[in-house]
Amino acid sequence: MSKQLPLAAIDACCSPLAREPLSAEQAVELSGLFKAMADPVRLRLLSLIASHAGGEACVCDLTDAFDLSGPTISHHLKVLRQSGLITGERRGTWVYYRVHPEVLARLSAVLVPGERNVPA
Amino acid sequence: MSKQLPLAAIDACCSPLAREPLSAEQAVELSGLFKAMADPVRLRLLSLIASHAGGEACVCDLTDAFDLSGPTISHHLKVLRQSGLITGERRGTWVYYRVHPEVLARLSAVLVPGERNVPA
DNA sequence: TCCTTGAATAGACATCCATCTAAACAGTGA
DNA sequence: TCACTGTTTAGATGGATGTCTATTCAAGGA
Repeated sequence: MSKQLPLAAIDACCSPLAREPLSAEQAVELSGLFKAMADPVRLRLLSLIASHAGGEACVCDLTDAFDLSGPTISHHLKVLRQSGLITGERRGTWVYYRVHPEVLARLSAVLVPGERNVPA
Repeated sequence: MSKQLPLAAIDACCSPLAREPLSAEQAVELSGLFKAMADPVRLRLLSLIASHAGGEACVCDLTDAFDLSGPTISHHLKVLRQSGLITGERRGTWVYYRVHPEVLARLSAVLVPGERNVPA
């Protein structure tokens, strides 16, 4: 169930938004990633994992940062996982998550305003 | 109704996601921007506007690119406008939209993977 | 003034989504 | 094997969201 789709999607994608119009397909793929980040809890989870010492964090670390039930956190982690932004690995009792920096980097590159056709 | 809230939000925001954990407030503000981009139609609109000659596009240019009703396009433009990603200006019969490159730039900067505490 | 065209608003409707509780699964240790 | 802790899955529910049609507003021309 470790789907890496988004990496492929990201590989095809994209010159910066502002360089040339996105195709419908590119837009669908990119919107999936943005959708995964379009929630405050998921953004904080992503940030907590990415900034955690060692580049990984276990679910137990994450749950304490929120006033939410365990299953809700688990749900959000699943969304992030399925979008390809993070991966999880079980080691003994605990599950550790880490981010895919390439995906963040590509996303960042897509957003860079970049040079467009400026008026003369 | 020309709300520039998100620019202020963005000003306060943020060191890269991966540098330090987002606060709850920062996460809410950022998620608002990502939510605005979490739709294929809005992403394409944004891209069409940003990449259009002169840095601006009128609604009439945009509508033709989609199999959607005018009101639906108008709705999506409103979402983008309220999020602070674009502004619209009426000139005569037509309304022209352009992006706020600063917002894109800040967003891009937030996503850059950046250096985190790497294991020794 | 009236008509036409471009664009936004209002309201309805179906779908999606964040959250919860209850239950199941995974691993550790007695 | 049993009990305990950590994590995920299943199912339900209320609220948010994308789309539409009908209507209204804005600007220009006959």
